[in-house]
Amino acid sequence: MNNGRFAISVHILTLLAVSEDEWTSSEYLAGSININPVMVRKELGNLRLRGLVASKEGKSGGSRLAKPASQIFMSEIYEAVKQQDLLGKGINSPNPACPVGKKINEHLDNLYEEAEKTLLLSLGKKSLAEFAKKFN
Amino acid sequence: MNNGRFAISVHILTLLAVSEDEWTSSEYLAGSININPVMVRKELGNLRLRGLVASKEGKSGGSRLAKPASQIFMSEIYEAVKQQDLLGKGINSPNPACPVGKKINEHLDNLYEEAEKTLLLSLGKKSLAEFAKKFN
DNA sequence: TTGTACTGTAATAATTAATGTTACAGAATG
DNA sequence: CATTCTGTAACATTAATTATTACAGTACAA
Repeated sequence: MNNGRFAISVHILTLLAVSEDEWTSSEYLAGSININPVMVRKELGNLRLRGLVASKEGKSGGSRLAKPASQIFMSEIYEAVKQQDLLGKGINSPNPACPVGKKINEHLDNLYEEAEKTLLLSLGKKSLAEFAKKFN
Repeated sequence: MNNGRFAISVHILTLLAVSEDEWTSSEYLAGSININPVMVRKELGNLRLRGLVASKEGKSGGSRLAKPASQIFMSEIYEAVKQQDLLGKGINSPNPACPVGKKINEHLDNLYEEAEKTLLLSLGKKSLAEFAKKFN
C-alpha cells in the first residue's frame, strides 16, 4: 500500500471538510500539504473517481467534498488510495517444484485478505467529520 | 511497511517449520523462494535478532526455528519485518502556518497507531504451525 | 591439518517505485 | 477575451528495494 498517498488524501479531504462549502483550489491545498499542485490534482482525480470529491474547472473553480464529511469514512480513503494489497500480493515467484513454494502465494493471499478486512473494519469506524473536528 | 520482506520471512519460517528439526541452508531456502541466498541470510539475520530462528555456522550448518512453530505468531513476523509504520508516519512536511498542516501529522499518527493495533490483534491469532500445516 | 560446506556481512550495482516538474490544452467566470 | 482555474501527458529526479559479488570466519569430517 502506498502510505504517502494516504496521508495526502486525508490531508486534502480534511482541508475540504474544514471549509465544506467552498471551492478550494489545488494551489491552496498544495500550500498546506507542502507539495506540488500537480500532485494534488492527481490525487484529486483519484478521489473524484471514487466519488469523494467534486471539482469545478475554470475561473473560481476548485474542489469540494462530494458528500458530507460525516458520510466519508477512513476505510473509503484507504481503499481509494490502495492499489496493492496490504502486505503485498504475489510479489515473489517461488519455485513451483517446492511443495511450499508452489502454494505459498495462495495461502499468503488468504492471510492478507483477512488481515485487511480487520483493518477496514477499524478504519470504517472513523468518519472524516470526526477527524476534521480535531482541527477546530 | 515493507511487504516483500514479510512474504519472504513467512516463506523462510514456513520452510523451517516444515522440517522443524533440521538445519536448513540459506541456499536451499533461496531455491524455494527463488531469490538470492544473500537476501535470505539478511532476512535470517533479522529473524535471529528477533529470536525467531537460530543459525549454525560452518559445514552442515544452517538455520532452524528457535522455538516451536506453535509458539510463533504472524504478528511477531510482522513486527520483526516492519520498520516503518503501517500507513506511513510523518512523511510530508506540512505547512506549519496552516491550522490543518500544523497538526495533521500528530492526528494521523494516532490514527495509524490504532489501526495497527487492530491489525496486530488479527495477526496474533494465527500461528506459524497452523499456517505451515496447510502445506501437508 | 586441511579441504569443504556453510554463515555473516560489507560494498556496491541494478532495478523499480514514488515523487516532483514543466508544459500546455481546455473550461468557466467576470 | 483575459484571467484563473483544472486535467493530463511527458518527462526528470530521488528514494527505496532488491540483487550481486566478494571474502573472512566457523565447524565438521576425513
